[in-house]
Amino acid sequence: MEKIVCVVGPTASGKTALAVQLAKLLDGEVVSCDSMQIYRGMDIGTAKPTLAEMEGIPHHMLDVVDPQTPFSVGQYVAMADPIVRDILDRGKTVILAGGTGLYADSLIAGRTFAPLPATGQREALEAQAKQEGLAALYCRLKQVDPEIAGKIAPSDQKRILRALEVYELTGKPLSWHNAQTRLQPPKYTPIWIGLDFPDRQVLYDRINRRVEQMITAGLLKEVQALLDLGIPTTATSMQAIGYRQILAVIQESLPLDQAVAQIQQESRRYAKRQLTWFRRNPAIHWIFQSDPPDFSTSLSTALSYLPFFDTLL
RNA sequence: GCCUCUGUAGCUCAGCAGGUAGAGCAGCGGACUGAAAAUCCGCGUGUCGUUGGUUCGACUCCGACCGGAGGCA
Repeated sequence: MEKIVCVVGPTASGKTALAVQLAKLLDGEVVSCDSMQIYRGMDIGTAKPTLAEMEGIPHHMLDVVDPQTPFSVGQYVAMADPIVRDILDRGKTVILAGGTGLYADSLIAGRTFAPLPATGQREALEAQAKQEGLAALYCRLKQVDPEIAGKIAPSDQKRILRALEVYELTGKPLSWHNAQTRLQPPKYTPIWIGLDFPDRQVLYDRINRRVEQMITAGLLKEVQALLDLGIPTTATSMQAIGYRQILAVIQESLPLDQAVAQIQQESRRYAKRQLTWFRRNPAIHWIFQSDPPDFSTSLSTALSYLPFFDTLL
C-alpha cells in the first residue's frame, strides 16, 4: 500500500519537528506543502526548517522558486506530484507536511485546474472592474456561470475575476471545470495527522513568541536582502505575513514594535483560518498537544494512527 | 480632608424628558478548486462599579460606599 502521512495544522503547531521524527521512524522523506517556503531566500519569516532541524531527512518543495516568480497551486501540484511518485516508487514513505491546506488537498486529490489567463487578460479584467464597477462584472458572471456566482460573494473580486477569465479562456464555466475534477476519485489515500492544542491561547502564545524570535534571528536583514535583489514589493512572495510588515518598516518607517504586533496578529488570524480549513477534513486524526508540548507523547499518538507502522518494525 | 470629573462589551468610548444598551478595534465562526501566509462572508460576546431609595418600571434621577483622574489644601 502507498505510504503517505500528511502532517497538517496551524502555524507554530510543531509540524516540522513531527514530520522529521516520523520520517526517521518510517523510512520517509518530507514533502513540504507551504505556499511561502517554496521561495528561496525566505527562511526566517517562513519558519523554514533549518539543515539542523532536518536531521538528515531529505526535504522536498523547499526553495524551488525565486521570490519574484509568481507561483500557485497548479504549479505546486505539477512539481510535487512527481516527487511523491518517486518517493513511493523507491519504497519509501511520503511525509507531506505543511500549513497550506489548498496545496495539500489539491495534491492528494490529484486535482487538475482550469487554464491560466492569457497575458494581460487579468489586467484587462481588473481595469474593467475599476471602470464599470465590480457589480457589473458580477452580473456578467451570473449570466455565464450562475452556479459559481451563487457561491461567490459579490465583493470577492479575486474569485469573480478568475471565474470570468476561465470562461473567456475556455468558453466553459469554471463550475464545469470544477465538476470535472470532482468526478475523479482522490489520487492518494493518506493518513492525516492534525496538530493543535486544547487551548487556543497556548497556540497564540507560541505564535507571539515565534514572531519575536524571527525578529531576533534577523528578519529585517532577510527582507532587506530580498529588496537588494530587486524583488518587487508587489510580488506574491511579498504578501507573506512578516514580510509585508517589515517592508513597511523599511520603506514607510513603520515603528518596529507596531510591525511586530501586526505580524503577531496576522499570524494568529492566519492560524485561525488554517484551523477552519483543516477542521472540515473529517479524515484528520487530531493530536491536542500539552503545554509545553510533550514531544514523545505526540509522536507515539501519531504512530498509533498509522496502520502500516507495525509492519515496518 | 474638601471640591470637580469619572466608572457601560476584552480595549477605547457612545447612549437614554426613565421603558433592561450600540459603535470602532480586538475576538469568534464560516467559505475557499491556478494569488491561498491571498481573498471574501457572517456573529455583540454585557450582573451598564456596589448598595439603598424614588418609580408601574432605573444604565439613565437621588443618597451612601468602593475604584480611577484632576484641582484646592
